[in-house]
Amino acid sequence: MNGYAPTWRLPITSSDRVLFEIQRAIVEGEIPAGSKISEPELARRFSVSRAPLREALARLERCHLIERTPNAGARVVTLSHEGLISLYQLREELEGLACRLAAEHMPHDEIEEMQALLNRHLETQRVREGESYYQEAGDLDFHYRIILGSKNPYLINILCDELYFLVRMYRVQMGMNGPRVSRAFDEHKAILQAIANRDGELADLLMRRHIGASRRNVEIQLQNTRKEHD
Amino acid sequence: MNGYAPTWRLPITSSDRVLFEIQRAIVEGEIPAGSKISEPELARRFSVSRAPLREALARLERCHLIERTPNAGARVVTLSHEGLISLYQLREELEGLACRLAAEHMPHDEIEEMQALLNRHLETQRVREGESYYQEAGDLDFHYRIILGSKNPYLINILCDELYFLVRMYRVQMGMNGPRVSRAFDEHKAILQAIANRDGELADLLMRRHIGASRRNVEIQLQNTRKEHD
DNA sequence: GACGCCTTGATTGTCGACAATCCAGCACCA
DNA sequence: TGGTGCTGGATTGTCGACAATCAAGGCGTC
Repeated sequence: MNGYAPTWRLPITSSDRVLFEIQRAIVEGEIPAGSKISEPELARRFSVSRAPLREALARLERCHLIERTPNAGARVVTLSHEGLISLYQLREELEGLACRLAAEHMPHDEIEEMQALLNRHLETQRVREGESYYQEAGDLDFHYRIILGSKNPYLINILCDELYFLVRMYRVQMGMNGPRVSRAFDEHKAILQAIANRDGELADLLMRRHIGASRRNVEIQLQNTRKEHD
Repeated sequence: MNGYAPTWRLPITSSDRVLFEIQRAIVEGEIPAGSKISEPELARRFSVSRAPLREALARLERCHLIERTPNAGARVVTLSHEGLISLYQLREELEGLACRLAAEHMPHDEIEEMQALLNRHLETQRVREGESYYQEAGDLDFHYRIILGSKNPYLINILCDELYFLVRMYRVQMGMNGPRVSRAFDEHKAILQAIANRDGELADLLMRRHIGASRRNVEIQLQNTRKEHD
């Protein structure tokens, strides 16, 4: 299970299974960024034929985890500073929109469920301070639910199915946990409150700030590492 | 040829060829919206095996022209009012961002080329008044170039590769030419001028207005047809 | 010694056939 | 008569093998 696919189709085929495995392997760096993908090798590794494997590769390309060129094969994407910034730019815009739409369309019970969820996150976060994995899971879950609350199928597809694996990959492999752990919860709470008040404009603004803060945080982090390398 | 793929990979395989043909057929309604896709039938029709056909289907799903469910096959998407509105919401946001980025990153020569292009469009539009196909082509071309000018690869991919076939499908099959033909050129000119002045904020605003006007135009058009049906 | 061509090996793209699954229609039963 | 389970046909998912294409290394030539 990838753990975050919002609404996954059933039943699950071999191609799905292989897709999940490779997604996880790439996101966690088990298959290194930039490395070449060998179809026969992966087919053997997962004990399937090349047909379902290629189906899985097609979907990996869709979520930007690999890049394919005809007759030349596939490579795992190489992470770059520019790529990360481009990703953040998109997320600011799209998740801002998601907030505005969620304020309009998200049903009451989903909002209440999120508030309960946020309280639970706050507790567990106080207990196990710094356990970044759970913190990351909670953060992604929060963003996921808002996106789903927008009820815009194209927006949901782009963010949850196509972009978020890349987001996770950058987080894991570039070690993004930073000093924003505690502030994020307050920001989440404010965003959710705006949605509960059906104030789409404010929710939009707060989400853009929330992601924008992450982006600027990342930018200075990248500048520092760049200076270290000089 | 789809005619608008921004940067198409070479060489072209059978799967690419089939993809182009089916894309065109679906966009132009030759394969009706909502109809079921038969893999053996299409394979015969295009004289290829099912392997490249399925590859093409996977990519058709990626640009939202078909929907697949495991073990049940694929259907051409059904157009709906809600879907069209969702699409416009996304475009407002994404193309607004594209404008802001284009104002920052688009090189001078590309801007000059667009200005020349716009003048040419204005002339041909005056000559052959109402030839909606060329007008549509010109409009799409304008939007394409701005998107490419943003230099954000994810944004480019989403808009040019995944969303614009749907936009074209809605335009063709719902007959969107409306009374906005002449105003669109002035709006295009203003947007381009803002980009040339490196005023990203203004370009963003103008583009949102430009697409928002289309959306509202479509909304009242849809309300009218809905009333007629009552 | 450097450049270009050809051969060779491996990889990808495509094919036809088989296995697993689903859907429509019918018989059967309460 | 309405609902339920089964069966046959068709469709999809998967497989192994072949053909087309590309990349690397050796050879010959300038």
